[in-house]
Amino acid sequence: MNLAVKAPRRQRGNSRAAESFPQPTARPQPAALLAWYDRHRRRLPWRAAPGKRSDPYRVWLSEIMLQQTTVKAVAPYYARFLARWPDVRALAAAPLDEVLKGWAGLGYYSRARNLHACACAVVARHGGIFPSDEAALRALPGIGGYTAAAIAAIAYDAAVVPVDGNVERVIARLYAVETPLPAAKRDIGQLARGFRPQNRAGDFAQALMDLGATICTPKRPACSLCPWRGGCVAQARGEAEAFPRRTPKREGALRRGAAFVARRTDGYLLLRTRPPRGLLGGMTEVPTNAWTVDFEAADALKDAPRFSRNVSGKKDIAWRRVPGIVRHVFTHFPLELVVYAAEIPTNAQPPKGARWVALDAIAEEALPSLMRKVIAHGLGL
DNA sequence: AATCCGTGGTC
DNA sequence: TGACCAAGGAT
Repeated sequence: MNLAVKAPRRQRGNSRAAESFPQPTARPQPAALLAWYDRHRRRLPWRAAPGKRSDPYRVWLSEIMLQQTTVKAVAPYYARFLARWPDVRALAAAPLDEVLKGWAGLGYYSRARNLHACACAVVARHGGIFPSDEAALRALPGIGGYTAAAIAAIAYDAAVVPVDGNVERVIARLYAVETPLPAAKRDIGQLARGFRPQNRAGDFAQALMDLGATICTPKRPACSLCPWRGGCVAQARGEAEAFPRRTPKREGALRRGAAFVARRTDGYLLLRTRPPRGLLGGMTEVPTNAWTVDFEAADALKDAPRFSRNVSGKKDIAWRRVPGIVRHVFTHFPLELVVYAAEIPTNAQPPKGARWVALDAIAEEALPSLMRKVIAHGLGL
């Protein structure tokens, strides 16, 4: 192997990282955290009983659901998924649409698409067994650096430290890291690696995350209860809450648009499926126009769905503007939709790409929360 | 590197 | 009420 042509190693090793940050007076000990964890570990649906081995499928499923999502929001979804698809082969065998329906309301729908793709890949590439090493996990759809480390540590007890938002906060406070996130991710990851445990790696990983979730919280951290209190620079300064620093993210411009709630007189609703990628990709929606910054309400009806005119004479559909506005906030822009509603004759054929769905059945559709709000508004619920 | 990608809870 | 942000990943 020709080492000479390799690029020089980036100078961000332990030594430099250690010199760059204020050192805690007493270095936090993994044993102290594990002892705290043994007393205060949270009982979570996906967490194995103490001393029991975790099922990699359950660890993976929970970790994907928990990405940018709270424990409380995930719990019912996790229970439903596990009951319906108890192992990776069952999930791989499910139609993607069923997975999207099950995911509806959880958000970040690319996670659901990747979840299904990952299940298929585990079956195809790994014989239905999740790999145990980070690199192989990292190569699977929807599994990034954090999730690969989390699965390796929690399911296989690999000596790695997954760094999620909780761990970033804990580390940033321990060392009073001045670099704001997300630029500080590399440095924080390096510092976290310094805590790589000799044993009980899975417990240590979960302990670190529990610490961030219950003690080292974003607001009003309970420092007096922290097992690592003595080793925390930010707490020693009385500034724990000021970390981690963050660069403010600039907000997206308000977009507006119109949505059309077409109700057939015999109790059907006009729905369609969004394109497979992008915003709300693959999910169900009522017909809408394009959501734009310069939306003109006066032009909204130009984009209303059109029905074949050989039904019910040539009379135009009587769209009525439903009073009020549906507001919704996406990660990168706020949205305001005006809603139009109409009663459509029973024999009207749906426009191309759309379909009639019984009102009784819309609860099982892959409807994102925004569309549930729109439908409720348009139906006067 | 910067953007895109949901939703609901909290204070 | 509105800003913050949660067990991030893909491009």
